[in-house]
Amino acid sequence: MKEIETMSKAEWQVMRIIWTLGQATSKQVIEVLERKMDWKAATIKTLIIRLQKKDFLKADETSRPFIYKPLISEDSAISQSVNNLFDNLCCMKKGSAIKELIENSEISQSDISGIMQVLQEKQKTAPEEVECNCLEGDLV
Amino acid sequence: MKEIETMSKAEWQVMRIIWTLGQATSKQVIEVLERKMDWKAATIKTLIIRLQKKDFLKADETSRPFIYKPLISEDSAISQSVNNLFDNLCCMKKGSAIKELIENSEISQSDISGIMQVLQEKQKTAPEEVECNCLEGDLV
DNA sequence: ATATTTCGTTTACGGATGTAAACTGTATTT
DNA sequence: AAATACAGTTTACATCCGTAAACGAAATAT
Repeated sequence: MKEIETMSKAEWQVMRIIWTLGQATSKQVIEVLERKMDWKAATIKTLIIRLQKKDFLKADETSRPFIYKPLISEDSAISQSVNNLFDNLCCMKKGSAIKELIENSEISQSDISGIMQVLQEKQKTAPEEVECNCLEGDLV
Repeated sequence: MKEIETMSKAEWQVMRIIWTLGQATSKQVIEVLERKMDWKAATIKTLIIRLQKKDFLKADETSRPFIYKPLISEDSAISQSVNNLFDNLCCMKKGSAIKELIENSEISQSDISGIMQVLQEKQKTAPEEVECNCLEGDLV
């Protein structure tokens, strides 16, 4: 029954700063997001506190101001998050959803190559058709 | 300021039934989801009502029981939803997120071909590197 | 040492979400 | 027609989320 703790849209913004910087003080996060998102400092503070409660962030309190560090890697967070979304989708539709994403995302040459590799692997064993499971059990 | 109305995880399940069947009575939706998700009938009724309020569903009330029909196509819903999630991600990470999705999803031969096409197109103009925008304005 | 600034914590509040019981109006059975 | 079953609507409630002000403790400046 216990669901995995998830990151809200606003919390994502905070984590992105901290992942990108490796670690950060609240001041640093606030400076970026006040400008980028037009949020009030108080809002950003709330988000930092919630992220700590959710165990996505930890404050190093040995000196002041505290230094906030991620407890989860950006890659795992992304992984959890996209897989979680894809769980919502009809199996039959995942392929076109991926296509859509590729069309709408700017991706680098090396990412393209990497993806093509995976696709070539997949191709060896991929089924002709994927069955819809919308009316059946999800977790089978 | 006004955000687009979004579908919650639970609401997705309801929509999937109705998309798959084309249209459905509440009884049909309830039968599937009671089994599939182990939800109470009352819960599913609530979701149907909320989906109507959000204009994702419309009841044809000319006869009883009502027949519920989607007001949004599955494809647009998916499109909105995946793009919305990807907006959260660092630009640099989108490529590997897509790779991850492909690895974890069962996709058909024809989807694979379709995706490869898009990739080949992309390859022609894709940059060597994508810049991280996590510390910059999002909507530039 | 005191005043001021900075930064972390508490409290707030309306709307969304998961979850569901209770209520009510309509249809079907007896 | 009355009783029962079914389906649609209202109400409920705890938690999460976006958004932020207020408060209190620590550090810095005077």
